[in-house]
Amino acid sequence: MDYSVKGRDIYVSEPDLDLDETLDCGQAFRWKKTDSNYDCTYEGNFLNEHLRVSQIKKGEFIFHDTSENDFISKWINYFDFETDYTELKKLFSEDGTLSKACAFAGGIRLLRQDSWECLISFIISQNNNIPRIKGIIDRLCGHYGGSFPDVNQLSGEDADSLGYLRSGFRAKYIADAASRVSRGETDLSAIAEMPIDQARTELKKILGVGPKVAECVLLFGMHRTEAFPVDVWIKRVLAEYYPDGFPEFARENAGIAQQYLFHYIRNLG
DNA sequence: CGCCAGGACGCCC
DNA sequence: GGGCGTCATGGC
Repeated sequence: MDYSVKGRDIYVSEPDLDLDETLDCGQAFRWKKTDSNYDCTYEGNFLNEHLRVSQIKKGEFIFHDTSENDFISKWINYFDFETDYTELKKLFSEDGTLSKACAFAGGIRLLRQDSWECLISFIISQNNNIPRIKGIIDRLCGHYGGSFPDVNQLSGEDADSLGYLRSGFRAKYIADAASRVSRGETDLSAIAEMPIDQARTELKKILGVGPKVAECVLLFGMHRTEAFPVDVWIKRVLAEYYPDGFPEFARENAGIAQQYLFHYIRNLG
């Protein structure tokens, strides 16, 4: 990644980033594609920080109205710019299927998201489709002036008071997660540092958090790249291409490999 | 209309 | 411990 400051904007060059592939691939639900004079433009937030970012052409971007200080302290981290995805994809290309998946959507990066937002978002995601997940999260943020509610804002809610979300049976799960985190019974920053099996066990104590959601929180919200969420799509990949198991060489970055595979299988026919 | 969705729970055996 | 019905809601 290379960048330069031009006026109020940061111009970024990064061959291993595509905004559509990264911001609209089902790892984050709050980025909105807006009208643009460029290839595409997205607006979104990380914690309380707002960003408008455009893709000028392949591998070239503008981070609008962004100070160099904010770019360094926030967005380099969020977009995982310090990780070399060219190297990762080189590693993955040992495997035929992964090689095709990386060639199909090589601009996916694993965003370093907030663990709390990920926990609630992926609780909402269960047995749900992406457009409706986005709708529920929109209503949740809309209820709090457009920003994602923090733990204290949700800790007093129950399934009834969350009815405006129209999230169905998931409302009681959201309430339980908020209650546990606010009471300190679930300590997300501690879980992020635990051995992964212990972290899984802790997350699954939350009502409505099973293997898949726990894995998503670990991968997307805690950047545990060895976490490997298995949903209906990845089940198809495993059954069709990896009947004898996922290749060992990719184990410590299995979650990133999973992102390429997820996008690949979903857009195949 | 019916099928499905980035699943988990509760109950049964 | 594995199998199966159920759970809200709405996209397609």
